[in-house]
Amino acid sequence: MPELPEVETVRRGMEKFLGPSVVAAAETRSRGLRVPFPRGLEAALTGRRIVKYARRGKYIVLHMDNGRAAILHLGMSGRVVLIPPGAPFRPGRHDHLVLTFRNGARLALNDPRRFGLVLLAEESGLKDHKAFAKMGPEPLSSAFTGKKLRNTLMKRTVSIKAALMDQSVVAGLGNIYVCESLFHARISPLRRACDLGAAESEKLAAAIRIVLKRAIAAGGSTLRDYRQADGRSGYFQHDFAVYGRAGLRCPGCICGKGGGIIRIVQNGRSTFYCERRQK
DNA sequence: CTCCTGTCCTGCCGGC
DNA sequence: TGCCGGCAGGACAGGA
Repeated sequence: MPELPEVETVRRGMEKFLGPSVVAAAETRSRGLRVPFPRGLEAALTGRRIVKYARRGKYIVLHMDNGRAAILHLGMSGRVVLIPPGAPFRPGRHDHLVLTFRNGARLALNDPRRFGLVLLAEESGLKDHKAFAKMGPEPLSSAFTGKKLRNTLMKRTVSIKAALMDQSVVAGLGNIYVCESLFHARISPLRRACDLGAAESEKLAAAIRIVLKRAIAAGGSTLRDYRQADGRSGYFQHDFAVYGRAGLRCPGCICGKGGGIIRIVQNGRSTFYCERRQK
C-alpha cells in the first residue's frame, strides 16, 4: 500500500501530532502482522519517550530515549490512526497495536491484511539491520543520482519496471510511483534495465524525484482506505498520469484515434503506461 | 549472484 | 440479495 510519499506523510503526521511524547501504555491486540510481534514489545515501548520520527524507504523508525528504536512497516493495507486526548476510541478488529501517551493521545496501528511489520532494534545497529542492510539509496537524498542509478541498472537484465520495484535499487518506490516515474521520464516499462543509457538514467532519476516530491506535497495518494495519520485524504491520486487509468488518455495525449493508456502485467503486478509516449 | 513464482491476509467490486 | 473470482499500494522464501 503505502509507498514513500504516503509513509513520509504518515511520519510527518506522527511527528506533528505526538512530538516528543512518552508512551504510557502499549497494547498488542493480536499475535502480530506478517511476523509475530517481537517478544517484549509492550514492555520495550512503555515508559519510553519518542525522540525522533525517522523514515527509511517505506519504513518508519521511532527512536526512543534509551537508544533503541521501533520500526514500523505498513505493508499493503497498514494505517496509523492518531486519536486526540479525550476523544472516544474503541479499538477495532484490525487495530493490532495501540499506544497511549502520557497526555492521553493514542496511536493505533491498523492493518486489515496484516502484511505490515513491527520490529525492535538497537539504534547503533540500524544501518546493518536486515530491513536496511541491502536497501538502495533514498531517492530524495544527494546519494541518489542518475549516475548511481545507471551503475545499479547496468547489472540488471530484468525490466526497468521490475528493477525500480526492487528496494535494493532505490528505496521507497512501489507500483504507483514506478509507473508514474516511468511515464514522466518517457521510458517504456518493458525496457531492460541494463539497456538504459546515461542520459535516460539521469532523466529517470530526475523524474523519480519530481514525482515523489509532488506526491509528498499532496499528502500522498488515497486509494481505497489510505489516510494521512490525522485522518485526512491525500490527493495525489488526482494527479496520476497513468496509474489506474487504463483506457484513458495521458496528460498531453498525442495519440489520434485508439491509443490511450494500457494495462499490462509484469511480474504479477499491473503496469500502466502509454505505448506512444514511452519508448 | 539474479530472477521468477508462490505465499502471507482481508476486503471490495463486478458479474452472474 | 448472495456467492465467486479477481484484484489490491509489499516483501519475503525457495528454487531454477
